[in-house]
Amino acid sequence: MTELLESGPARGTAPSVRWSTDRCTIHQGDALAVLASLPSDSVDALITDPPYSSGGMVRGDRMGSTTGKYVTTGRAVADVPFAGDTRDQRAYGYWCALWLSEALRVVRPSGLAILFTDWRQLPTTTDALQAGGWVWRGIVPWVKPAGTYRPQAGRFAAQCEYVVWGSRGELPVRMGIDPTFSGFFHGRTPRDREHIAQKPLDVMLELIRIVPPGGTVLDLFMGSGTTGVAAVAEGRRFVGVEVVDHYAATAERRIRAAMGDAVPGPDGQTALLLDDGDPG
Amino acid sequence: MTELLESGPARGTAPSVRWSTDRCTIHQGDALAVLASLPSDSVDALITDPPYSSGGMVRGDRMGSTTGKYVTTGRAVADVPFAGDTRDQRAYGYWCALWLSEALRVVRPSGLAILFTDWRQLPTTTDALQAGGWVWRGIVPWVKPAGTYRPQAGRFAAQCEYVVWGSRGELPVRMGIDPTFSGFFHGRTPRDREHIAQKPLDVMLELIRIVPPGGTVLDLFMGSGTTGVAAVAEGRRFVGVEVVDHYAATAERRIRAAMGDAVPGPDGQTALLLDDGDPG
DNA sequence: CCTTGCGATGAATCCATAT
DNA sequence: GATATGGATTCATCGCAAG
Repeated sequence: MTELLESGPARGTAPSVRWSTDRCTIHQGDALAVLASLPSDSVDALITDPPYSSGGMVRGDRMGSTTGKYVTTGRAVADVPFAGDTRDQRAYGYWCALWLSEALRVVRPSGLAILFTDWRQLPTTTDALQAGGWVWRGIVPWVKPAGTYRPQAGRFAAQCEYVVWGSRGELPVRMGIDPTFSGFFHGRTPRDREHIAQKPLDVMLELIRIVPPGGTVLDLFMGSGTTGVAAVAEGRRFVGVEVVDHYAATAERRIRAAMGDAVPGPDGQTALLLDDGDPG
Repeated sequence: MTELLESGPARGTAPSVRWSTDRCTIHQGDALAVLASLPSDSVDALITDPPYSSGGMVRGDRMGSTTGKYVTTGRAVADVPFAGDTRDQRAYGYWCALWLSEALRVVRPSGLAILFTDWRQLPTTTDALQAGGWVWRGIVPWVKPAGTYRPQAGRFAAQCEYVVWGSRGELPVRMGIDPTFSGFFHGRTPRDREHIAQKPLDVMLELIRIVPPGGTVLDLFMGSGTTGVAAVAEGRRFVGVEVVDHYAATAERRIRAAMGDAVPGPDGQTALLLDDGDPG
């Protein structure tokens, strides 16, 4: 499992490492491949927002562009009858179970898995979590304010997304949950977002505080890197994975900025700084 | 399917009918048996709160009377246990699919199914809904105020229950949802409740308004009958089913009161009025 | 009438012990 | 060792009594 670590570049760095400091490591690559290179019991919590549909509910959707695919997800998914999408739903669940199973090894005993999902994928996500060996412990809704979701006339709007959480085995210790936690998350989807699924920083900050200070957070699907921004802002270590070069660069820039060592100036200058990792 | 109707008492009443007016019919009996006696396409929406069969990781935790299972402190909320709460997860899903499948026939095309569930049974409920032939269309959380659930130190509390909804086939028409609907329900569990799972009237009223005025609502697990109270209060017709005699009587009394024809006086007098139905 | 204090409550969950 | 059982635990809030 740790073979890649030993065969990597100098300093024991896996070949997927794009940027690394003592507080933050960013990998660019496939989640499953990078997971295989991570040592066991090295992380306190997996906090991640996997692609909800992993490419749409039907084969045709998967062939479209990413932009179009996700922009239309809300309505398109809701109109697909169950019978027709069984195969793809099963494939999504299988894929989730794969990386969840491997993440179970990387997270320490009693560590946490915290996953974002939408209503349509919620049952598949809880199944996959348990198939991956985790103990499913609950659901926390995330309520989006009006204007940040697509209302449907005369229907219940899909105004909520959901946080599914579980633990690696028993959970004898207290998590760092604020006693005044309201029971569900409120957060406005960022207006100037750099990723279609970018999460509100407020919500991520609340989640990050569950991990003990100085602990390590893993995000397998960074996107624009909000999880990492919240982690370093709250004094937690962060390990992030992103397969798309553009988003890996975006996440690195935003996390560097959060750590206070971003290079001021236009994007071009910042980009230079980002090129110390191998996108392969 | 409609054999029972024809073989019943005079006026074409099924033998399970306990009380009937033009606005409300209450059946006492098993949900599946009563469903078989109901005509096809006769109802606009199934709105019901089935026994959750939750409350334990192992099978034994679910067995035994519901009185002991759910009431662990102080006086019992209700000394009468309710039925159907002792299934393991597979059996629960199978059983739900059975009555959901039969209810699909009774509800008219484009009619709705609206089901309460808790976090643990949510995935099983959405599976059963679809297995029963319904198109699953969404989840609406019901957020309970602090003090009405059991918090756990340092953890996310199970502060929400969930409403799962779907339709019989396509849903071309608008449902009667208030455009200002907030996307999730807020409601305090009643303090002086007559059933351990009694729902807030406010929440039921919001749900009932989805059905067109004058339409018919079906509840297969009435309990204390809040669904019926809300239905008649909002000018909808109601068909209710409850297997436990005590709760059937409670529901009838509360719905009669909501219809404004309750007999004033002590419980003994009211009870006399209720005996015009055959508990068998 | 307002404040303080005390006891009761919750569709529960955990863990040590027994089988 | 796995499963079943029983008792302890959880805390913000509410109702009600007392001050």
